[in-house]
Amino acid sequence: MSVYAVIDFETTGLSPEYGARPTEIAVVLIDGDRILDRYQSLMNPGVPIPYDIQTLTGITNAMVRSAPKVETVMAEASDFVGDHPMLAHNAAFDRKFWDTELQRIKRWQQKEFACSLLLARRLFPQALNHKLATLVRTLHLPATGRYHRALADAEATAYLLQRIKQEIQHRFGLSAVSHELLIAIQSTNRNKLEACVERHLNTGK
DNA sequence: TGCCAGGCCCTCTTTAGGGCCTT
Repeated sequence: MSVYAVIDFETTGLSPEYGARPTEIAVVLIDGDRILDRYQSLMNPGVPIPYDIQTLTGITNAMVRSAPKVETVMAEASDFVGDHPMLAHNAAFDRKFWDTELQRIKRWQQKEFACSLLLARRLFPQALNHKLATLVRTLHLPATGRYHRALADAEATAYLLQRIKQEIQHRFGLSAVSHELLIAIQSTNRNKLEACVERHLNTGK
């Protein structure tokens, strides 16, 4: 069994270093093509949500006022993820918030995130762009709900991961795709994709 | 209802600049 924890944050801004904090998180556990479980919660960020972000996500200050504290939700989310490998769409963004908030509650552990944005750029260069919504349409993935809500985006990303794995298996004749292979592919230039996969299969690197 | 990022990729590049993507 190779279970992935696919996560998505909604936040008050783009950078925790400038005071942005999460307003919602969702985690989807997916094994192959089967969603095993879901975790989702709003949280009270303790700082105002800018108007344009309220418009983008639909998450208002009123909605998070009575939500649990960030610390409480992040502890639950961390327990839910456990030791599973993690993936997000544009993982550099979600990883910043994941690391920052878990460091606050002294629950941080070293985790290597796979990134469906980088992988999609390698594997589907013909796509109009590599926004999550565009990839869902282009690849005919299941509709999951309103974009820019954590659970809908995490589920869409989980289906994208499934499609990415299918593409790798089909293109390279593999029966399974490991976390290490995903990391290797996302870390290489798309023009060197075949060489990267061949090297990984031969050496594991 | 402000402002604030940063890693990756491409190219008119590499002594750089700008677009993409996340909220």
